[in-house]
Amino acid sequence: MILRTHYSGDITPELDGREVVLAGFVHETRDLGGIAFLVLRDRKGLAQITLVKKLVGKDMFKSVRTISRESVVQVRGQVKAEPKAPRGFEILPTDVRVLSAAQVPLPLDPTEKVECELDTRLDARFMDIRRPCVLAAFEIESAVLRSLRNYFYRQKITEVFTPKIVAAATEGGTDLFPISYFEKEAFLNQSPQLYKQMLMGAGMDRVFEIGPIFRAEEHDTRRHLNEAISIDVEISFADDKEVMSILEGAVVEAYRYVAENCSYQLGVMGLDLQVPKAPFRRITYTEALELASERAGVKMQWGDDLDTETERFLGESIGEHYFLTDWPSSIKPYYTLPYEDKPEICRGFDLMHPRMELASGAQRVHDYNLLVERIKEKGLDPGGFEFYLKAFRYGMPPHAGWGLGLSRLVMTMLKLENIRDAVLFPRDRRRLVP
RNA sequence: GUCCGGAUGGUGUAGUGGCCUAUCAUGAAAGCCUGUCGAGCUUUCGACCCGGGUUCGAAUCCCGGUCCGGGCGCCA
Repeated sequence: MILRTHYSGDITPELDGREVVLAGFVHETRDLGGIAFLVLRDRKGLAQITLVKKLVGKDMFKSVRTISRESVVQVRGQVKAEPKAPRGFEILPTDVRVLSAAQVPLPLDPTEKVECELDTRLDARFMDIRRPCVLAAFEIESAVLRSLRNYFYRQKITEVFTPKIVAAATEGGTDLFPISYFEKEAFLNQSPQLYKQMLMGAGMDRVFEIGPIFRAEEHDTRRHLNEAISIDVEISFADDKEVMSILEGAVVEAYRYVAENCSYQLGVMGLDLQVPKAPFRRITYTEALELASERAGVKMQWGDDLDTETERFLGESIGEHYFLTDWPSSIKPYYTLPYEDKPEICRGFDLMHPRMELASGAQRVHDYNLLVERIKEKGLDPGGFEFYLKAFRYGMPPHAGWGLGLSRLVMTMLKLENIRDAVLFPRDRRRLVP
């Protein structure tokens, strides 16, 4: 049984005379003496409940008018087409039931009359999400996920899950969160990278995974989190160019789907979504460096990773999504395939939004001996990768893939200032609650 | 980690040594009002992050701490 017959957004003046049951939160009440209005809010919008004292009687009038804001109510009543009411209709109630009263004062103002700081909002996130513009972002995020899954299914890519609890710091470098696993030490996985590659060795051919990744880096910016959702793809018998086109197709598809299916939410957020056009521009690392040094006088040596200033400069110059390709092998992970004729650069790429990096990927090393060599070059011990290397000794298809940050995709799509706005309950250097 | 900025009613803020019994908005409580739609009007309630110092006097200046925001760094 569902305690409502309609969402407020589903009601139109054409339903005049119909009995409906709405359920939701008390957005606000306005008492004018002989007539009072209660505005009910649910996920699809607002509905005005009109109480005429003469019609409903003194007792009901008084009890409804004193329901505290944000209380949960169920309203049974009749739809009345009414030009004076918002959206041309109102509900004349026969029964208003308080299912759960809200305490006062509220930890923040869900009607958005008063601004609220991010920290306050996150402390009372459940109430923050009641705000229509916040809810809209998460509904759009869900639409993005739906569109990406549909896109992957159409491309015959198999959805998989890989372990989030792992035995070792598999890729070296980044800091992992240690956890206790019975009598053993374990870690929260930083990336499904090694597992999705092993699935290429398993003959799964084309896989994708959407799941959490964990990084214990002490970064403190508006675009980093310690727990994030990663969208990972790995494709056998494909090269870097092929997976780049799958990646740009995925991004375009997400934008297109949201533009076509989320007009209500985009309206709530005041956004006019421009769908990017594929193919995205391709720029090599070396070209990017030249562009940056010529125009901005940035002091970067070939072989340095791009700093934030350079990244931002490139974003401003280019002004749309673009790929950075042919990176120095020295700054990409060991599993990135170097060019055969020019091993100092590799088939790694980053997908960039003008504001930040969205994804990175590569054609992978599939040759066992080269992989061992690359691991050693990075100063890592191949012994620690035996579970992974084993999959490369018995026939490993050539393969390529990428990982895309969901929150960054949503954040850039919706022009959100802070990545925390794109995560329901963000985990950062300081925040573990709620 | 580091640099810069900040912390005032539930929320968002004004206030740079005495004019602060602390401003405004929102909110809450009570009342008036039959068409509100950020309703209006009247009355009331509610705050200077913690510790130390300077001073006749500190929300305001200084020191330490805690927390928050922004930049950078870190980021397979």
